[in-house]
Amino acid sequence: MRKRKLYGILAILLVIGVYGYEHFINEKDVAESVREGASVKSESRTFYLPTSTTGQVVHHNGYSLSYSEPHEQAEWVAYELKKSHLSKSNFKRPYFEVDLAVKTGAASWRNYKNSGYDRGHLCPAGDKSYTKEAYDETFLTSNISPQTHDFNSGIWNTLEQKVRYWARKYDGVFVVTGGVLKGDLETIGNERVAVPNQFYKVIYDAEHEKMIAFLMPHRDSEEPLYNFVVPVDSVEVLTGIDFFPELEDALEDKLEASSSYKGWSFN
DNA sequence: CTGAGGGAC
DNA sequence: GTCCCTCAG
Repeated sequence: MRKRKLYGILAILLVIGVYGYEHFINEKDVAESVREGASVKSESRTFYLPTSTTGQVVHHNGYSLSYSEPHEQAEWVAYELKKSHLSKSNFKRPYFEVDLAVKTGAASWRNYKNSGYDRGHLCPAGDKSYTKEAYDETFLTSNISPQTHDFNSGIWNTLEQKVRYWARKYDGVFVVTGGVLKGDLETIGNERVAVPNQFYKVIYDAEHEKMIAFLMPHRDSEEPLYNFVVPVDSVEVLTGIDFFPELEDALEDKLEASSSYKGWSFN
């Protein structure tokens, strides 16, 4: 094991320890965060949804998604990550369930069993730990994509943690994420769930009017995260999705053309 | 944190 | 299928 990797894991364990301690001393605050979580539901599913290339948009309490039936997974999952969603409990992981809200029939979790691929969350469970209900809702088969364990637990996990860091630092961000569902893709299971060759994430900080996008090959990397920053436009060309179409056009054009990560702290 | 799998019931 | 346990990056 490389030293850098070892330090990363130790840092993660430290973070978990701190959260556990905060939870221990702040138990009386949990009820308040539950109410706060409940109050953002309608807001989070009406703001800043991308366009759908498949015509099947599904809204859950904590996130929305656009399902691609041919690929048996979402082309995007979108949600607001508020500062108040962060910290707090680590719940017991439930079993994945087929998302009955997907009219064409979401994939079964059995496709992933012994496939060699993780059931990789698109909206991470770690972003929805403010209530058990919100947490469990991320364990729907419409919210997962086949990912290698090295990638999922490696640089993708690092990016997800960075997004939580930004949500805390910038008082909330909007997140859109998914695999790139183009070309001939490997499939797993009887339902032929496609294995993306690339995954993307688009982050919008509304308060400070800045946007950043990441495009990553489906493999782990030791490179720094900022090496994977791309203009939002390039992800739109690749996927056919229009991100944040509700923004005023001039602002949208300006933000989406940039591949600069000025204003985004990578510390 | 991100996940997997085995075995008893 | 559910629950409990061990394990890895």
